[in-house]
Amino acid sequence: MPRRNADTREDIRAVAMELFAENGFEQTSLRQIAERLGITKAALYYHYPSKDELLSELARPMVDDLGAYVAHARDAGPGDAPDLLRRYLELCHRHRLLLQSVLREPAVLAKLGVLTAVLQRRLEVDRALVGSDRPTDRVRAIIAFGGLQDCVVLMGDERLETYADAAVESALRALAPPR
Amino acid sequence: MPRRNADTREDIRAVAMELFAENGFEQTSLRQIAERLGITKAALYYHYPSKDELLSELARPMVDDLGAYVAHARDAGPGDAPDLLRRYLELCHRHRLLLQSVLREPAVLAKLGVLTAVLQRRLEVDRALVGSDRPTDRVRAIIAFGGLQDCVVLMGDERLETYADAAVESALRALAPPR
DNA sequence: GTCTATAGGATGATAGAC
DNA sequence: GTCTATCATCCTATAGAC
Repeated sequence: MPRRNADTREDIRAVAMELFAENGFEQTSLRQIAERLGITKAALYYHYPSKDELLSELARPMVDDLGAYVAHARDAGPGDAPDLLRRYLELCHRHRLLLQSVLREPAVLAKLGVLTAVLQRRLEVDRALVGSDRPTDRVRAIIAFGGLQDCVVLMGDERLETYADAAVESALRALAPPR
Repeated sequence: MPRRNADTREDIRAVAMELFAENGFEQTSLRQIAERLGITKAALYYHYPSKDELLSELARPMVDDLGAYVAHARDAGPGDAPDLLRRYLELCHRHRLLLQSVLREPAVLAKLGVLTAVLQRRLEVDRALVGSDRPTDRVRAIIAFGGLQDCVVLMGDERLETYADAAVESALRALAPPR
């Protein structure tokens, strides 16, 4: 298998992401990554000091993006719900490859040390949007945000524009308190 | 760690489920299961011929339950949406331990050979409820069903009755076509 | 930067005694 | 039904030559 371009580190990230998406993180060995790249495991270790470090580098863009989103959402408040939902959908879509693969494995989340942090932030956003953390309020936020995330995962390679409006509107109805 | 009761096969399933929920399937070794049970790996193999077979046995109740649900949903149709959503929530809650752990790992779904089958059935149910598989229609079904599933996973050990009504109502609003 | 070679350990699974 | 002992295989990671 020929190399893709001159930047080996970038090639490694691309191939690793492919394989993680196909087989999951734990199920993918450095041997597989090296083979698909046409180099050896030892060469991988020249570029990345460990498998975990490679994982962190792959996940960092999404983690950072999510951090910025939460900061924004905290300030925005419930009035901006339509905008916040759309931004969340777009964020998920930007990072859909990661979302479809690695970020579903609990072991991976624990390894990244982001599990509790992410859940905590998610709860903050939920509370900001529905105004309380009583179970009957929380579920509305869970269905709205979780549902949008599920859309991205299940719609696969469908272009975002074909479903974005419908998804945001549906999530918005889910979020609204019962009359 | 002392044995729980006289039925070793049942003990094995219980402990395996615990550990899979804590660490994921691939990340849990037979050595860990045996240790927590207070027996050896070899004893495990007396009761289960392989790790995969153990997994299948753990997952079968949910797979069967889901099969029955889909058969029912196919006959019911869109008019029964509130009932179908509630049944789905209850189904997810019955199998929440499985849902929180094993069934999120793509490698596991592939191993069970249920990945395509489940997605296929899910699509059937979606179509039955929203009447088409156009992206703008599908997302409504995804948010409703996916959202309910997310509720069960994220609400953890919260009692179902505390949030079931609110969740079903929210999902129902998400499912409704935009006016 | 990439290689060969290998250390050191865990894993799933099996053989055979009791 | 459970044990000890072991196999073959795979893994992450490192050492050192080129």
